[in-house]
Amino acid sequence: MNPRPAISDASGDAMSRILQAATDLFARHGFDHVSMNAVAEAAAVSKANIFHHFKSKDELYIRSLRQACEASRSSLDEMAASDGDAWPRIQRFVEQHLTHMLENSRDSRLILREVVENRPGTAQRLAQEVFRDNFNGLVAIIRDCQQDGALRTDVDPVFISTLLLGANVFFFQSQEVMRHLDGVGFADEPMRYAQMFVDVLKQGAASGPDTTGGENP
Amino acid sequence: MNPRPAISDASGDAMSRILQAATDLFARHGFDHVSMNAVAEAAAVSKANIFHHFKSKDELYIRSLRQACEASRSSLDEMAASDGDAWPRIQRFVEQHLTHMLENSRDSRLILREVVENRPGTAQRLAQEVFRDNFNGLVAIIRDCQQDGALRTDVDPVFISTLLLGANVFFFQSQEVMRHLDGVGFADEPMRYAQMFVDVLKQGAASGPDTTGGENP
DNA sequence: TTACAAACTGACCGGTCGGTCAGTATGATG
DNA sequence: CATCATACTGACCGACCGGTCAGTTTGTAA
Repeated sequence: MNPRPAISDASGDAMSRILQAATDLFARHGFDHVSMNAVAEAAAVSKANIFHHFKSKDELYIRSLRQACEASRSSLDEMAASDGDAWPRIQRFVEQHLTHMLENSRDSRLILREVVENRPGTAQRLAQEVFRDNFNGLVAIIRDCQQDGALRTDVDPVFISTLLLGANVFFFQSQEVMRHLDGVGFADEPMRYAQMFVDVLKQGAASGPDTTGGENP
Repeated sequence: MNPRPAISDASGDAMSRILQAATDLFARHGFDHVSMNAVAEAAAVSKANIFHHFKSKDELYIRSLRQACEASRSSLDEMAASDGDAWPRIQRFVEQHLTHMLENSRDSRLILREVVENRPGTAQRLAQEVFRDNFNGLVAIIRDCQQDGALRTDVDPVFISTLLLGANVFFFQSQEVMRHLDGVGFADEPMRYAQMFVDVLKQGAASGPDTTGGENP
């Protein structure tokens, strides 16, 4: 009655379970370390049924990736649409972007893996589209801030964007490693990391204009 | 006569050929995408012969990785041993480190892959040791520069090191992607990237102390 | 010459992989 | 009722994987 497994519903139910399980496994272990048997077991369907809904393992992977990309992109649009003073705006972007990566680490890992590895194919095109949108949105923000007069005009906004994205991506993918390094107290404090980054990006790391550097005791 | 394949030589010849081929293939395609058949073919030996010299695929991989680590570490020691004024010294380190990664991209890729993926095992320990040495050496340099008075003392030298390493690593692993992004003119100019990075790290990206920012016409 | 160890090989093994297929269950349509 | 498309399954296939093994070649030493 209620759970009427009509054409769309029944297919949707099993399909979404498969897609969900596949996305989880792919993100955690990577394409090669996930067998169709494992997906079948996780989704509680037969392996043959997966091939009924997806014509190949690659298609299943691409569908998982596309799902992750769409989620990531929509979440990104919110970040871009913001205003206010330049530096708080940048700070907000850095924090939101890093938070988004960490909270959606499953999707982020899936996309990043595909962006970095440069084997050709549909998968990489998808991932790079998201990355490019991400990047272009950030460049636009930085340009905005430059025109506001808050940023030096003699630095390449594209470089600033790269640096910013790189700092966040590096934190994301090296978090586990940093925990095993000496003195990296911020490994589990992403917001402190973001704050330090924006501080250095804004002020620079050189001591004050006078060589003794006593501008702020 | 001359090429006398005595015990050590003959074994060394085939062994080094195997190791060389394996390192190349592992770095290019990753552990899972390299079959022992492929290594055997590339090294022009039989697959069984590989197992005569290396007891398993894992051992072969670890030997490849260890070789890459030793080469990387010795090259790193040269960078650390330098002196002079603080900022030129930092600049030199950034340039040398980035250059080293790009020139030894095979080894760097091998190590980085192992550092980022966090599956346990001997391989990861090896890679993380190199990474840690790399990191600690850099932190020492930054601390030095701080005591020289060239760097603000209210920024965490560990964070600066992370940022610096992250910027280089990100450039290295995203170079191919950056080529397909709009306006990234420095994708093929690592030295310009390094110079811009040190400039921003030193001066900051905020416009000068006065809001109009006309300190240098 | 014999003896022996190490280098080396082709054929083979058990296991897992992605993918197929014949056939069954089910529910809507006539 | 019969018909038909779709969801679904267990059994199976060929390919390839890491690894083994019996046996051959090769250089060295007694």
